[in-house]
Amino acid sequence: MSDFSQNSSSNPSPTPLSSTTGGVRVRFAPSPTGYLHVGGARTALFNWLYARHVGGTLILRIEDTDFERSTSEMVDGILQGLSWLGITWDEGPFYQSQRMDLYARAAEKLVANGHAYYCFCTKEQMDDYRAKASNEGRTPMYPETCRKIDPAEAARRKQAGEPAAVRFKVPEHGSTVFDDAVFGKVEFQNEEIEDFVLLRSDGVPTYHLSVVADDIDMRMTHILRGADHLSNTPKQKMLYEALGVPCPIFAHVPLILGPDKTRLSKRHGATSVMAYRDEGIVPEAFRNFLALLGWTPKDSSKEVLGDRELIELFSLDGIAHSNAVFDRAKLDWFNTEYIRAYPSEKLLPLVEEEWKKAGLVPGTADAAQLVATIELVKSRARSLKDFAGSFRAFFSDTYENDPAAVEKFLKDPAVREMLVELASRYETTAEFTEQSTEQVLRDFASEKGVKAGALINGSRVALTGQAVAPSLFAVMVNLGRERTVARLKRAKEL
RNA sequence: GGCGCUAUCGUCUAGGGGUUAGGACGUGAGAUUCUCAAUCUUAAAACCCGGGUUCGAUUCCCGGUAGCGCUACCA
Repeated sequence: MSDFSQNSSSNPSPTPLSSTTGGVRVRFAPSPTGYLHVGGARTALFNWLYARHVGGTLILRIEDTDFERSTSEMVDGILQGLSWLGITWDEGPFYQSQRMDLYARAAEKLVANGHAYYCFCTKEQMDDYRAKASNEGRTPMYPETCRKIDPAEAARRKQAGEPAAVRFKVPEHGSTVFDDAVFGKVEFQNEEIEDFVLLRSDGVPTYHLSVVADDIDMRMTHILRGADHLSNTPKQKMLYEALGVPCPIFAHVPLILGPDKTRLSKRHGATSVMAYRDEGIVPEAFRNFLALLGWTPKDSSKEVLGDRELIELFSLDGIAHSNAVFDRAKLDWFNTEYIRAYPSEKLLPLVEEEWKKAGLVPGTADAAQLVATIELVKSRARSLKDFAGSFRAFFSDTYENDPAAVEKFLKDPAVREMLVELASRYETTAEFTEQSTEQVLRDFASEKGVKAGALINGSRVALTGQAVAPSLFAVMVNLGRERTVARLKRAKEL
C-alpha cells in the first residue's frame, strides 16, 4: 500500500478559472508504477512545449489508483526526472488517490442517469469466462449478464452489501468517432467495445473513469498522450457524452520503439530518464533529442534547438503518425553539440558531480583554472563522464595511463629517454607559453634528428595518459611547467 | 483471433500526381594536423508489395503484408 502522506496536507481541487479565460489546459498524467521513462518524458515534454507555445496551463496529475503497484518512491523519481528535463508545471501535482470521492460521485451519477449499472459478477467469474471464450476462439466480451438486472433490484442487492462493480452501458449499435489532432478521423464500432468497469467492487475507479472525471474536473482542453491510448479513446468519449460534457481535443503521439522496432523496454538499455543523466547526458541535449522524436518543426533543416526555439516552433500538426526508433547515436551527437556549446562556467558544476561520483579530487581548487581546463577539453567530450574519465589527467595527478596509448606512442625506449631530456629543457626555459614550448620541442627534435610528431605524440601520452587530447602545447601550458616536467620525467617508467 | 493506427536511406525525417526524392545522425573515402574530436570535400544509402484512378504514381483509392497499439475489477 502506498503512502502519500507527505502530500495529504493539501489536496486541493483545481480552482476554476474565471469564466473570462478560456486558455489551453493540458496535463501530464503519469502512473507512479515505475520511473519516468523515455516515452513518458516525451509525452511530458510535448505537453510542456504545447502549453508554453500557446501560453496555456500545464497540470501535473499522478494517476496512482493502482495501489498495488504505485509507490511514493516512483512519484519522487518522476518529479526528479521532470525537473532534470526542465519541465515545469503550473498546477498540481494532484493525486488521484486523494480524489476518490470525485470518481465515486461520477460513477453514481452514471448509474443514476442510466448510463451505467451494478455488476455482481466476481473477478473469478470473469476470469473463467474470458478463459473459456478465448479457448473457444471467441473474442472475450462481457456477456452483459448484470446489464439485464432490473435497476431497482440491483440497487437493493447493492444496498444489502453485495459487492458490486459499476460497469458502463456501452451503446449496442452505432459507432464512436472522434477527430484526433494527429491522426484525423478515427472510428470504432460500438459492438466491439464491451461494457467496461468504471468502479471496481472495492470502490476504486478504473483508469477510464478517473481520467475522464479528472480531465473534466480540471477542465482540460487538449489531451496529448501516447498513441497506446488511441483505442481507449472511444470509451472515454462515451463517458464524456454520458456525463453531458463536451469532449476535449485528443492528440495521440506515436510511440518510441527500440532499435529492433519493438516497444522500448529494459532490453534496449536505459529506459529511465535518470539513467541518461547518470550516463553523462546533459538535459538540454536529451530534451532536444526527445523533441525531435516524433515531431518536426516546419523548417526541418535546423535540429539543434534550445528550449526557446522548441517552444516557439512546436505545433501539433508537426507530430508524426508513425512510431520512432530511439537512436542512441543521435542522442550522443546532440550531447557533444550541447557540451561543446555550453559555457564552461555552467559546465563546472555538472562536471564536479562527475568527479564526486568518480572519487576524483581536483588537483586545484581554483575555479577559474578548472573552467579554463574544461574549456580546453570540452570539445572532445562525448559525455560528462569524460571529464572524470579520459580527461582525468587534466584535473588530477592520479590517473591511469591507457596501455594502448603507451603502446602506440611510447613503445620506443629512445623516445622515452628523449622525453626525460626534454623535460630538463622545459625546467630551464625562460618562458612557458604555447609558442615557447613548441619552439623548444621542435628545436630539440631537429637536434636529435627525429620527427617532431613522434615527440609530440609521446609527450601527449606522458602528459595525459591518453592518445587523444587537445593540442599538446595548450595542454602543457594548462598543466603548467611543474606538472609538465614531472610527467615527462616519468615517461621512462611508462 | 478481433479492432485500431502506421509504412520514404540503417535511424530521425522533409516532400509531394511529372523532383537529380532534400536534410540530419551514423557509415566509407579524402583533405588538414601534433593524436583525437572538430572542420571542409566526397561516396554509398530509401519511397513495403499488388491492383486500380490518371497521360503519368513514391504521392490519391482499395487489397495484401509487416510493425506497433488496444482487446483487465492495470494505467
